[in-house]
Parts: sequence; structure tokens; C-alpha cells
Amino acid sequence: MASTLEEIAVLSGVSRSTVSRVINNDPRVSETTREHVLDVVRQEGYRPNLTARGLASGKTNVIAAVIPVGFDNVLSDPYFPSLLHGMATAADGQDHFLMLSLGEPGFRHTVDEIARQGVIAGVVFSASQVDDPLLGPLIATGTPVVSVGRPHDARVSFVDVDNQGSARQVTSHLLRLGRRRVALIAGPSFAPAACDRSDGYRAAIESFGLRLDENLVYEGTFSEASGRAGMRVLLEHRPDAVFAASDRMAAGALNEIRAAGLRVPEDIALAGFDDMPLAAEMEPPLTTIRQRPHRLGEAAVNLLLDLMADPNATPKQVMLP
Amino acid sequence: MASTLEEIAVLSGVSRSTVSRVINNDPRVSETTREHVLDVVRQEGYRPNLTARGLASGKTNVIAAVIPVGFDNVLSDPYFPSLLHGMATAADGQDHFLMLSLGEPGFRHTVDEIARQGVIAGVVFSASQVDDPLLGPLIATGTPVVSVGRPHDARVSFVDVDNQGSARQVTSHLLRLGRRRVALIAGPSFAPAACDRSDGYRAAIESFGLRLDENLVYEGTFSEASGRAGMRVLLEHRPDAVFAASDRMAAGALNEIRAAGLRVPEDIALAGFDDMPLAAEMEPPLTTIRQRPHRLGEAAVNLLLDLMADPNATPKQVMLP
DNA sequence: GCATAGGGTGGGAGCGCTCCCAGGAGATCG
DNA sequence: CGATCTCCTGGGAGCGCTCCCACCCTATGC
Repeated sequence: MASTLEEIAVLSGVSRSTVSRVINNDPRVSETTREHVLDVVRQEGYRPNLTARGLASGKTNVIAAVIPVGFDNVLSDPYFPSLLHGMATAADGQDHFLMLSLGEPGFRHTVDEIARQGVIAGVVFSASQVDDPLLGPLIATGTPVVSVGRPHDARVSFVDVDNQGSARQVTSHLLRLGRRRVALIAGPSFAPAACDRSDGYRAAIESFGLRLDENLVYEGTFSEASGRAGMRVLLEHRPDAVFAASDRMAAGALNEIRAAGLRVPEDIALAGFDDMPLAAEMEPPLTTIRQRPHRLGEAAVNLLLDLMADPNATPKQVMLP
Repeated sequence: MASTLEEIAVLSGVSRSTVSRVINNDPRVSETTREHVLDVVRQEGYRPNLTARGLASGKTNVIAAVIPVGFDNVLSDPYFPSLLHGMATAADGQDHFLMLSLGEPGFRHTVDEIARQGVIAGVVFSASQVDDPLLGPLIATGTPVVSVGRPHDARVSFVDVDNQGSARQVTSHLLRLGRRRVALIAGPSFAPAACDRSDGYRAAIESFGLRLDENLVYEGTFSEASGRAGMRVLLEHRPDAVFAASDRMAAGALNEIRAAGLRVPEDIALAGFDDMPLAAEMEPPLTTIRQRPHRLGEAAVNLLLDLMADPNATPKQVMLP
């Protein structure tokens, strides 16, 4: 049970350097030597010490996933587990490890601090809703960062779903059904995703040659309560369809529509965004846009690894739902 | 912006060793020197390189959380996010980092392999339902392990909720309501948690001086489908109450009871276990036992850290819901 | 006065690896 | 046949830290 490079070297009658080359797939080793060393490695069940490797090479194969405040407040929403799963899958597939860092106030070790301690090689920043105060210090350290969801800071790479395109698609769907007074319960205007969805809505309305009625637009906060409140306001302007920029708001809107004695979809058609499980459970099932957080997670990690390999431009990826 | 011990040493006019003592709280440093060095450290924003520290000391401050197969299949169940949150909180509070490792087949890096690469100092193993094939190799490496939920292997420490006590409590509750034919939809007998819950049920029945009727016991699989199937069988024996060992099975049982034209709780009282969100959403709200995965996570990490500090006995903790 | 004891400090060695440079053995060339 | 090139291999140095041992200086004992 040899456990160091040196021991493997002795056992296979070559030098430390040669063993190092073998386990790092350096082409400058003869086939015979390589085979032989690999045999010994396998037989001894040798695993290189990652800590030593990290010290010597100045790199680590650990990437951090920063999960925002209120991680477990997002009850009944499989978004984060799924996102994490995707990230873990991609990381594992490329010989990297995933470290969890909660972006919560009150935590002793913020992610930039961790980055400066040389343990992590890159960071996936998830759901940076507002300008997250963690983001600034982090990029100041020079650590490669990828954000899940478009951040305000244009310097950071990100992966995202095609919010605008999808919103346009849903809205068009409602318009194609013959609805002409399609209302919007938008997300908060400080959230890039919310803006994109609103833009998509507007684009759809205009491409149908309709005039945008600002009375039919309400800015909510993504919450169910704001969905109800928004719907209450919108009902006064007699919409025949509503696109809510989140399923949660759609659920609130549904309750309010019912409370007003109206039927869905007969009187008012309703569409949401996110494809949360509650969408399917609703009566009737909600028309909604599916997000694939698993894919997002994978994409984010892959993008990060690209970035780490070549710290140059800041590309962006858009994924279609 | 000094970034090595050596640099701090030069800047503060002392030796490398002294700086090391200061940042490690070694008492063998004079107060004056300590203050001075700390000033320089703060001013330079110095952070010790954790990789180097790990190599030199042979320890790391990284612990791994192994999350089982089907991580995101557990949709709409906040158990894992909450568990992870608890673990992350406890780890952060004690200057440790949490690494995520998915216990899925097909993953390239199994946790024992990672352990052997010297990156992690301990492992929290979550929901080892059956004898998880990962567990064996892992303890063979000598890595400290704590399981969340009682494992089969008696060698490993664990934290768990008081399954037996809670089950007894729920069953007693039903009995106190005057029910006398209380049925049990048990979990699979290979799962320790399921056995404990069954034991609690039996204990309650007997403490009320009743005879256990094996016809009123059905072994399910924790799934909703098995809840339905179990209820179908049990209905033939006319129970007036049912304790399902999981909320999921309770949900299945409820559907079946309704399908049989019976009312809950008038005809048959129903109780579950887990306090999943669906319990509150059910009509009527389910009587259930609350688990606190956040607490479990914290307790698991704390236990693990104790174990790492002193690798001796195998204590077990039981938490009350 | 000299031995003994400590608190406080410095420097060497080494953790297990990577990286770089040097060098030996053949192959190829003029 | 020596010069050059290429392919492969070996060993030194060093990553930034911890640990151990040696050392100095002052305080205390008789």
C-alpha cells in the first residue's frame, strides 16, 4: 500500500519525475515505462495527494458553489437541489470537486476569503438577484467566476435561460389563442431576469401589432402575495389573459381571479414561468415555461472550467427552455 | 499585499516560526510580539494558504457530505437542502468547509477515493438507506464518518431522530382519541428507521394493553403507491385509524380511503411521519411528526468534528422531534 | 558564583508533489 | 566518424506551511 510518488518510483524502478509524468499523462514517457508504472500504481492502489499537488502546481481542482441567502426558505422548490446536482455532475466528470459556500450574512467565511486562501480555483455564483455584496470582493481576487442568471456586473460570465425569448413565446401563445388584453405581472425591475421577461412580453405584444397598455402591467416581487395584489389591480382593467413572470405569482393571481368569481381559462387565461411542481398540481394545470436547473448547473460548471483554462474573454451562454 | 508567512515575518521583523505561532494561537509568544504581528497581518490582509498548511500538518479542514442517489428525485422535499444548510452552518462556524459528493453510481470519484487523496478530513454520510456500497470502502480508509440516520453497520457513529419514540407518541395519540383498531403502514424492513418506527408503534399498542393484530400491519416502501396498496389491504380488516411511517405513504392511504367512500378523520383517523410540506396541504391537514433536518445536519457535523478531534469511541446521538 | 529552569525565538527539515534543467542513449546527418 | 537532434529519464529546487530542536536571555535556586 504505497502512498507517495516516491514509493511508487522505487517499486517500479524509475524516478519520481517519471512517475509524475505518467500520472499526469505527459507524452514524454515511453510506452513500456508507462505501462509498467501504471501497473504498479494500480496494484498499490496509489492515489496522488491532491494537497501536495495543489501546493506544487499552484492550482486546485476545487470549485465553489455559492448558494444565496434563504437557501432552505425556497421550500418545495427543487431548483437548488437540481442546480447543485447538475454542477456536481459536471464537476465530477471533469475531475473537479464542488465546495458548498452559503452566501448568507453572518457566515464567518465569505467566498472571497476562501478564494484568497488558495483552496478554490473558481466559483459558480448562483442567483445573484441583486448586486450581491459578495460578488465584488470575489472578482477583485481574480478568481474566475461564472454566474447562474445574468448579473448586473457585465464583467462576469454567466449562463442563463433565454428569459426574453421564452416570455415572448408564452405571450405569443396567449395572443394566438385570440386573447387581446394580455396583462403582465412582472418581476421586480432590479432583477435582470425579470426585465428580460418583461421585454419578451413587450416584444410579443408589439409583434402582434398591438399597443402596449401600461395599465395591464404590474410590477410584483415574484412572491405569491404580490401575484394576488397585482391581479387585484389588474382586474380593474379587464384583462382576458395574464402572464405572470413566475409560477408563484401565477398561483397568487389564480387565487385572486377565483375570489373575483371568474374562471380560468374561460374568462382569463393564465400562464406562468418556471415550471415549478406546483404548476402541475394547480387546477387547471398552469401553462408555464420549463427551466432546467440541472442543465444550467452543468453549463455553469463547464463554462467555469473553460474560463479557468483560459482566462480571457467573457462569453455568455443562453439556454433555451 | 503580502501573501506568505515569510513575507509577514520580514515585515514584522520576526521569524517565520513566530508568525506561524501567532496565527495558530500558540501561547508561547509574548503579548507584545503577538500584537505587533497581528497588526501586520491585518494590515496586509494576509490569509494563510490552506493548501500548504494541509500539506505540512497532514490535516485539512474540509469535510465531505455524501448525498444519496436520486438527489433531485426527491422533488418538493426540502429535506436535503435543509440538511445541507445545517451542515454548512455548523461547518462554517467551526472553520471547516463542506464538499459535496454525490453518492451516485456512475460518478467517477467515489468518496473513498477522494478520502484517499487527502483532501477531506471527515465525511457525513446521509440517508444510508440500505447498506450503502460506498460506506464500506470509506470506513476502510480510516476516515472519520458520521451517518445521518442509523446505519446497519454498528461501527459508524450517527445522528438520528428518535424514530421509535416519535412513532410511539403518534400511535398513542391515536389510541388516546379512542381508536382501538390502529393499523400501521410500515416502511421497508431493511431500513433501520422503518424498523424503529414499527417498534414504536408496537410499544404504544402494548402499553395500552391491546393485542397486536398482525392483520393491521402492512409493510410498504415509503412510496405513495405503496401507501395506497397497503391501505387497500388494510381496509379489509376495518381499521379505525392508520399510522403511516411516512407522509408519502399517508398521502397514498388518504387517496385510497377516499376512494373507498370513507371519511378522514371521522371514519378513519390518519397520521404520518416526516412533516413534509404536503402534509399541511392535505385536506384535512395530516397529523404528522416533524423532522428538523437542519438540526440533524448541524448535529452530524458537530459530532464528526468531535470524532476527528479524538478518534475513539462511537457515540450516538438521538434527537427528539 | 555557577548550575538549573523556563519563556521566548530562530532556523533546519520536510510534507508530496511539479517544474525545470541537465544529461545519456540512440537515430540521423553531412 | 564526430556533430546534431530527438526521445526519454533523473535529480535538484521549491511551493508555503508546521514541527522540532537548538539557542538565547533572564529569573531563580543554593
